[in-house]
Amino acid sequence: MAHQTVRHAPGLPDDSRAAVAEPTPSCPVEITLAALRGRWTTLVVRELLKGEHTFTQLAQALPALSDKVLTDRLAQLADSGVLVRDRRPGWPPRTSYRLTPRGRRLGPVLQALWDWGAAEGDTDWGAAKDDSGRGAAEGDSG
Amino acid sequence: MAHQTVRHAPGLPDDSRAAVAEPTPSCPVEITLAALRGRWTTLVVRELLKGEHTFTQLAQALPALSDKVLTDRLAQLADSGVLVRDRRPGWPPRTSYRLTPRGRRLGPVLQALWDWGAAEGDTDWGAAKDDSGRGAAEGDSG
DNA sequence: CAGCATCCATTCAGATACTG
DNA sequence: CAGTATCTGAATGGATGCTG
Repeated sequence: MAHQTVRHAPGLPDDSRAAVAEPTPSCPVEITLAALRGRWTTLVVRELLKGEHTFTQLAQALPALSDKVLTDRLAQLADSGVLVRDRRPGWPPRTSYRLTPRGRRLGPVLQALWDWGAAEGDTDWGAAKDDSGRGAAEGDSG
Repeated sequence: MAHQTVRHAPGLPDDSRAAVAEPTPSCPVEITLAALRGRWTTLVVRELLKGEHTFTQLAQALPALSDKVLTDRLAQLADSGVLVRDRRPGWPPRTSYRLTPRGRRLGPVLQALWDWGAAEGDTDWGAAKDDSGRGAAEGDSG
């Protein structure tokens, strides 16, 4: 009864959630993509990575972002545990938003996204039908 | 201070594209998110990280994925330089899909997404604040 | 100031039918 | 087998107006 580890490709997690046959909210990748989903979301996170912001400060940093969508994004990010609202009593109302520890850990995630998108040595794919001479599944250290 | 660089938060890239005020396709983060956008996309990439697949093999690995959406995703990923089609002459037609080197580099990106979504020590946000009411469990909605 | 409610245009996913 | 074409419903983004 060798409950031997399932053989999986290098770089793929050895976790049952890595074997899902359809998109499911419990998959960690889906969780992260759900947190970052939608237009403007990463830009809002970027602003908050710089520090605490009020609603108005965010709106000013992203002038083309409508109130409604900003509200949506802040609610979504709060639900995802990325940021917390800090509402102050008095008038005029002031609400500050800042990242949670979990939210700050999006830094490396955004960095990974940035790095892949910024890799230009890769953009030869249009002419690079040949460069993939080796199989995709080979013991290639990716 | 002759040519002081713009002050930016730690972990934020020192690149003009990091300062965009609205979502733009030239932003590296947007490029990556565009490649991964849409339902099923990451699962298709995951399958291909295991090795070359035909259209049918992909369809079998992801039974709930319709032909049309699979076609869409494959075209999208090909446009993004993530995979290449290898069409063989003869009958019946056989088309293989495999990742490009660029596509294989999505491995670390997916890993970063996985890691963030899988981090459970982070779930202190529910108790972090008088956040009132919303004790969002991980990814139950979405 | 910081939002919520409502409406509308666009995009997207999925189903179905057809083709080289 | 491996797609393409077309259609519908759902989700999304954005504009506008109102409120505590």
